Amino acid sequence: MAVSSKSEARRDQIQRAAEKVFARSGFQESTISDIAKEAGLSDATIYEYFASKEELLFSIPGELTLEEKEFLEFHLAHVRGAGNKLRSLIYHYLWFWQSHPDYASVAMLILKQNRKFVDTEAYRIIQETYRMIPDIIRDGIASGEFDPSIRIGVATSMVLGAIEHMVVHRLLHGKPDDLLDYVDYLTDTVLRGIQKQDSAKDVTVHVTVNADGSHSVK
Amino acid sequence: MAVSSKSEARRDQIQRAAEKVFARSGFQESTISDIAKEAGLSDATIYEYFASKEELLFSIPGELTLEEKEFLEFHLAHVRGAGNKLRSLIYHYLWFWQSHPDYASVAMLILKQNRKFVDTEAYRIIQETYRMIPDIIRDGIASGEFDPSIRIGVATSMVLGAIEHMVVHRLLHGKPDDLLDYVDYLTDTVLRGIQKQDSAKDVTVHVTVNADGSHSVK
Amino acid sequence: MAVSSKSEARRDQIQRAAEKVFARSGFQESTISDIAKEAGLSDATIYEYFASKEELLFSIPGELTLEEKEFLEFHLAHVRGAGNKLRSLIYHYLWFWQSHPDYASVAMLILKQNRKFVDTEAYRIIQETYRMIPDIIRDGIASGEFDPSIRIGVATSMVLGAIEHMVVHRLLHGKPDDLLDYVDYLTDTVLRGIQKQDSAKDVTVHVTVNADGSHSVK
Amino acid sequence: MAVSSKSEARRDQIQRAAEKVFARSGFQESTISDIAKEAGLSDATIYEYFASKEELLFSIPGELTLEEKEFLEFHLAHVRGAGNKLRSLIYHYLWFWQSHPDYASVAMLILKQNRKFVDTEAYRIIQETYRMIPDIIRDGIASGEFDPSIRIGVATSMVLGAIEHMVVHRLLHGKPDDLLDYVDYLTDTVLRGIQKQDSAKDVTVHVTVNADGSHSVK
DNA sequence: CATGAATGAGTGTTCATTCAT
DNA sequence: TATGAATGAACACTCATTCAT
Repeated sequence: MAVSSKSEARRDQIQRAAEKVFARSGFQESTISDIAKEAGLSDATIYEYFASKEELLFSIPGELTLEEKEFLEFHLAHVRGAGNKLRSLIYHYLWFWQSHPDYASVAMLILKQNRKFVDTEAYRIIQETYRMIPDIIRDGIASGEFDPSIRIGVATSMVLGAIEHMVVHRLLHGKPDDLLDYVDYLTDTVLRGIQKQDSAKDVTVHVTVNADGSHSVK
Repeated sequence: MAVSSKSEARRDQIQRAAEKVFARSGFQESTISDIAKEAGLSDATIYEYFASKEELLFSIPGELTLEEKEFLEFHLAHVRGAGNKLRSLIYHYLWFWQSHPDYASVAMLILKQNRKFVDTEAYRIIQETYRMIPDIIRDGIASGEFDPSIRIGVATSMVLGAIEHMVVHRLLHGKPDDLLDYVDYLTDTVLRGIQKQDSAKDVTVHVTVNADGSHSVK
Repeated sequence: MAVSSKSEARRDQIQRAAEKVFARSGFQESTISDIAKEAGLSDATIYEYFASKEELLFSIPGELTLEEKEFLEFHLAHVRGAGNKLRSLIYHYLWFWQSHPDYASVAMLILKQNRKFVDTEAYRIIQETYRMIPDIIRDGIASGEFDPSIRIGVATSMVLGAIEHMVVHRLLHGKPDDLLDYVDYLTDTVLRGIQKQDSAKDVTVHVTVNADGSHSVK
Repeated sequence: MAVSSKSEARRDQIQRAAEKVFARSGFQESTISDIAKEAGLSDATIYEYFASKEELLFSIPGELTLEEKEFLEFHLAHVRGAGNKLRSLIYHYLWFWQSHPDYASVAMLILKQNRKFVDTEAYRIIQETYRMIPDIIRDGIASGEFDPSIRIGVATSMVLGAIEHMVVHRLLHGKPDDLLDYVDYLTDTVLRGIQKQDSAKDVTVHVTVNADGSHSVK
């Protein structure tokens, strides 16, 4: 995480400036000049480090993406139970996007809709990270924690969709103030939707069998 | 719904062309020239009907949005039960986006991230339409069908997020082929997450009483 | 030669302006802005007629080249004798380049050294026109007018080289004032180099006989 | 001729690299970066030895030009007869350009058309060297070897034009393979054009003057 | 002596938009 | 109503050149 060289520091400085500017104005509306000004450098210097405005945009996820993936994998490895993993994951994502709002803007509002971005290494890593969700769900089904009748893809869309929807809503409307307040509500609701019903509550049925074979239930 | 005048037909023709072109290339990458060509008109003619490229973009949702809203409201008015309303709504949205892919591209990939679009009449109508979801959920809670402990906003994000996630995924990756296959899976999972647990299901317990008075439950 | 349409006139106007500016400053040193100013148009208008600065440059020879070729072919068809044809041709080229100094600059100092220009239709036509020289020489040899021992390529280089050298010298140093003064000197010298020695000349001898019977020859 | 210092060697190394790069890509299309890479140095180092890209270009003819001049002068001093001198000179030039193709490209395709180059010391030396041609011709006329009616400038253009035309043709089209094959053909043709005709053949005219003043020629 | 790093100055090109006809 | 023609306003990108180390 420590920046190795002078040159790396410059790259990073430019990426941070670009992130800020792109988040504020969008990609097309941001100019290299804006970014250079934000970074306290000249336009030409930007091009010493990035071949084009688009390359600069695509470089922003950079190592952050990989670090995130590893951090999340490391963490979840220590959590027992699919439900708990899901809660951790939801917590982590909401926390992550909330604490990196500029990056969130770039990722959610700019990169996600860019058709060229999908050919990127960063995109691949993001997709891999997202794949943890169906993996957890699959594990939960295998362990009997989740209901086998649910569709993994649907459940994944529900989790990811809800997270992204909340993040985008906050970016665009500034509400809610703190996404983390909703981790448990979201997790609980999701879990109730996908958990095995009988694992969730004990139903005690009292059956009284009479001498004549008739019975009553209470 | 019938197009009133010659002029209205022209407007519509241009909007359809723009929808197609924007869907194919994005907003910034589409030129007025492209749209004019697609419409079989000259560039200047576009400006006889729309003041700017952006106004043209923002006009695309146009009446469709209002029609949709009314159609959906009309339909749901005849559906009994919050759960059933939700199923109808999910069905309707998935069907709608799937059958209007160009419009879906414009709405999901272009308009949704545009900060100026939020000041638009069309945006207001869309938001109003979306508000049917929390309304249904609120009604479901009031009627005892849904669990009062759930958070309406969270549940709304879940429903809307899942729908949009599935639509966008299909737009960008072409899968799944038919979103409608997933209406029931999605609805069921969502409903299980928000329904009152004990009101929700019929439990059938088969008790077999043996001759010796012992019994087994299945 | 008559300009057909409004649009053709504009193209031509731009080409004339470009010719002038390129001749004055060279290709790289000329800006589209310079050309637009010279033409009394805006920069953008240039691009309505030519896709790029380079395309504009390459378009300059345009029809002029073809007209020249046809004009020269037409003329030479009426000239009898290879030597006379060569004289006409030399006259024509010196006259042509001298009366189109801007075009001469563009052709001799810019286009001739451009490696992309050789892939051009205009280049092909120019080459074809130049091919008249070896053709005439070949004919002259066949008819017995020229010496069969000369090398056609060498003689062609001599003729063309001399013409171009004189034209370029005049362009760069402003001398001589009138290239046409040298048509006969050049032609005569060239012809003496390639004609069959004994077939070649009429000798006029002026003999003055004095009263005393003595005479002088001049 | 031996390189005096370390610094001189560096200069030379850079000039050779520049020559190569300029020959390959032309002046404007070559970058200092290209040259530095070719020389195995950094961009900045180029500027330790040359004040600007243009100065570097103009420096290329450098001593070579002077050496050539002296070499040619020394050689021709030992050749007897204007015709023989001309043959030697033609041989020398064709050989020189052919054996220095990169320099030929730079000189013929870049420097020759550069209006600033004419203010250069190197240009002066080249012109002085070229002046050997009219000098030889003048000597030939004075000695009675060449025809006094020829125009020195025209003959010079013919010689120089032919040489340069052949060299450029070879540079641009790769033909002919060996220019030296044409030394004699070119020289012979040129010489026949400028040599005294009567030195080539004697014409005897018998004029009989009659008593009445009439005459007959035989 | 060599260079990594930075930049000023410049320019070709695009395109939404206007307007006379 | 429709459009051909024109352009103002931008902007990404290049590269020769400088200078502290």
